[in-house]
Amino acid sequence: MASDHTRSAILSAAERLYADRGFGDVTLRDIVASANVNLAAVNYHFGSKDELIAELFVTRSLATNRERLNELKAAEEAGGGRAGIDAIFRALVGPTLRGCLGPSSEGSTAARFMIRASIESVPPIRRIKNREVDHLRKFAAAMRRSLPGRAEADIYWGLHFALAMAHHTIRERERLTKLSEGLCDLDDVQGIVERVVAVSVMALAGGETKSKAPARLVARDGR
Amino acid sequence: MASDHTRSAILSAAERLYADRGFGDVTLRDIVASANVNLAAVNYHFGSKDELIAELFVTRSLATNRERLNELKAAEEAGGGRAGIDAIFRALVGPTLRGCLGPSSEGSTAARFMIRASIESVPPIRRIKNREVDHLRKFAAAMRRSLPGRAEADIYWGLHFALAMAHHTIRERERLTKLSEGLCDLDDVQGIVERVVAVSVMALAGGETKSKAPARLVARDGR
DNA sequence: GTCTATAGAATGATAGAC
DNA sequence: GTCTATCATTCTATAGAC
Repeated sequence: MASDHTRSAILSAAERLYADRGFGDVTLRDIVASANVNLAAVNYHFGSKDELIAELFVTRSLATNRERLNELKAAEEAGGGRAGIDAIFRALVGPTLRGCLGPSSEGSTAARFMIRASIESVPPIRRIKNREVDHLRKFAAAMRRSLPGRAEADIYWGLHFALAMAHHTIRERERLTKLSEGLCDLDDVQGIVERVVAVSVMALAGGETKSKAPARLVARDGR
Repeated sequence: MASDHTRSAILSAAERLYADRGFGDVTLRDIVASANVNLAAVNYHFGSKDELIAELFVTRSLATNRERLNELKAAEEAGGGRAGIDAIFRALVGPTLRGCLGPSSEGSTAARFMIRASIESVPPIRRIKNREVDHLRKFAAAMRRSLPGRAEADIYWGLHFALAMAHHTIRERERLTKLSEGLCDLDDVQGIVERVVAVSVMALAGGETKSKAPARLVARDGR
């Protein structure tokens, strides 16, 4: 049907334009011109500009979440139902980091679109992210199985900090490169994944008494 | 002077409206109506909507940066020119976290404005944040003085991860509360500061070689 | 210098013909 | 399903009053 063609032409033109120029600089008129369709077609097929953006983001987001859960499932099966905490963190941050920092990040519009979504965070995307809690709960459950002794709150803080490092690295990639004058290699994706995983594991496995008031840690050397 | 009155009326109305309803939902017309001034006064005093937002953000941002540097300076003087790495991280993330998560975060419009700025990240604010590198360099320098043996890149990654945890906690406060069903106490600001500092210190102390036994660290509770 | 009134350009959305 | 024409709203710019 011609409708499907128009619909997907809009989607692919929009994703490419948003990836190239960001959400703020692309109008519906830019998109329909690039897709060679009529202006009103956007509202006919998607209802509004925001719903078009939402559909783009949901599509890519579901793919990442699927990849995460596949890795998690594989890790749990390899460990007989209980994955190592490092493997859980790797399944959590690996797909996102590889998708947004990998060599594909220059070539694939999908990857560049997700980077934009991470950096600019427009309202329709924020709304979707807020409904992502159910997905994260599956990782919290796996973490509890992996570390049965850990306080519940520590599990959530560990999950939260792991996501913090991954997303902040994507968001502030440019700034970190500039700040470190190239010393931090943002192209070494595997190295970054392992760095984030290592810190996440240490954060969770390192401190014993963090469930109530976290211990105050002091470096013994260098004072 | 009447000019100062108009100017500051715009500033304070804008900050309050942005804090309450976010950047996306507030128009210049909302602002001038609330400030009881003419629409053109905004462009006369600030040049554009974006420059108004930028001025609001710069004002609050400078205050936080001053506080950070004061704490850093105090810590370095207390240590005879070389601050403990924990004190450096505390000076880095403490002011921001206290400002955005503290009890003032409900009452102070300034705090709620900064939370919005953290979450929504509109173009004028992104531009300013990208020029924040010089400020961060001072912390990187203090970290080098504190840990002279550390590899340069590890210093920057440690700085980066500390900011990641602090900012992500502010950005995703609501989601973490929902995810943990209240188990993570986002009102315990001091506890959060110490948690972020503890993880940051561990990340830097053990992050260089992931397999090596980490932590030449000792827990010391109480203050 | 300071501010007001008003016009201009661009955008997202929609009604109705085909 | 598609398209033309049009609307309401938004930010911006400027001429001129005080």
